Amino acid sequence: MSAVRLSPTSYVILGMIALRGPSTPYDLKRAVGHSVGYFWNFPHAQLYSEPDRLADLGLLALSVEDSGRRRKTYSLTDLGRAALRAWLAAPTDEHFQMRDIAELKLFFNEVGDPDNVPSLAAEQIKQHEERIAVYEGMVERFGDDPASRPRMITLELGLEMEHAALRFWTALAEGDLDRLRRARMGTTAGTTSATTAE
Amino acid sequence: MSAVRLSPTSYVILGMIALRGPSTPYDLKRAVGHSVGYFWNFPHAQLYSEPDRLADLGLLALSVEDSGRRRKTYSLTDLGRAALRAWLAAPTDEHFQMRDIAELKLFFNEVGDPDNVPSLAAEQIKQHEERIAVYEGMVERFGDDPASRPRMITLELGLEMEHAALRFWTALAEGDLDRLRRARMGTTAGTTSATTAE
DNA sequence: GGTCAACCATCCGTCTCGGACGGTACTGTC
DNA sequence: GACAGTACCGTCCGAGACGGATGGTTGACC
Repeated sequence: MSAVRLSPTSYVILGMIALRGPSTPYDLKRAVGHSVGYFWNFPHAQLYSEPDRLADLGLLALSVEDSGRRRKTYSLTDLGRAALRAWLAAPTDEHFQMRDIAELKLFFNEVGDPDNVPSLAAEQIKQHEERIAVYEGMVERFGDDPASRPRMITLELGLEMEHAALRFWTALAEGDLDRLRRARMGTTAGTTSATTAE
Repeated sequence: MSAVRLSPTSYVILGMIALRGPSTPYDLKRAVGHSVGYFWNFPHAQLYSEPDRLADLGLLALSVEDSGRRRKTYSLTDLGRAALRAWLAAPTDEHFQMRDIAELKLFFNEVGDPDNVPSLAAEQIKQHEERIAVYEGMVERFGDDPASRPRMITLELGLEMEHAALRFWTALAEGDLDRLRRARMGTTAGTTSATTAE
């Protein structure tokens, strides 16, 4: 039974149920939407099929409502919790994956009109500012709540990434990419070289 | 025929052929591997099927070798170039997508052993340092070549992102996440608040 | 001319994707 | 308490992505 390979999406489901307690697919959908969905997106349809698979594997327990809508509620079994904890403890030698259409367009724009770049940059600046506002909003609303404190940590990573992207597109729009490079030298030189030197 | 929706992967192929000239799937595979593959990954098998589809649409022209291996070489048609340029000029309101297993594990580690975090951080620091080295290597080798200069621009975005992630995981390992926040205030405060204020 | 490693191409079963569609419950109106 | 309207919720499905396994081709070296 543990020979079955679970996908990251499986663990998102296990993890979400572990954090929230027993949940319906729709509960998960909403919870994912404003948390983990920001760094692991997947179609909501999977939240309706995947839990059944996990239930078949004994990682989740299923209870169905008697009433009309016959909602399915899934809860974590001991086996499920163990599987989740094993995954959390396992090494992760993977680098994150990016899928960035804007970057793609920038890369290929040699072939296109140079005028495309400023508008591309403007759009991206807007995107990243909006996202930063969303993240900052979360920090403001939940930052003080001790219960959700641990979940705020990944927000910091998100914010770092957003600011990095924002800096890039802003510098590009202002035609001053060299500034970026100089700034990086100043900021992380110590950290990087110290650890790289090993 | 232009009613057909092309995927980003289709445009990667069109774009690569536009930059390199006529190419075989294997050419593309290698070219993608050390460039665009870093921010748009996809299985190599698609480089053998997708060009045929694009050829059917009239966006690529196909010529087959007579010799034994019967290599297929694809080149861009006028229609293909027009499609590519149209895509490059079209607005992009999309935000990049991330898929970060490490971040996932960090998010759910409330459920796991706190000891997982330091090793997770150590692994990620290694990943990002390696990737930075790869990128810096590219800059050193091709940075001076005027022909590849335009393609170096996206490297700067990659480096910004890598350093952002590296800063985060380093701060996490050192238990000093607050430093990040303070540093962000100092660096981008002007840019962000000015534009967010609207 | 034989062997080997590197190079190159294809196939295929499984899973993902995301959008369209359709059913269910609640709310307000008369 | 019938009805319409509006969220809320779940499922389906075709197209495409995925990635690993497999097998053929080529040139180099013995």
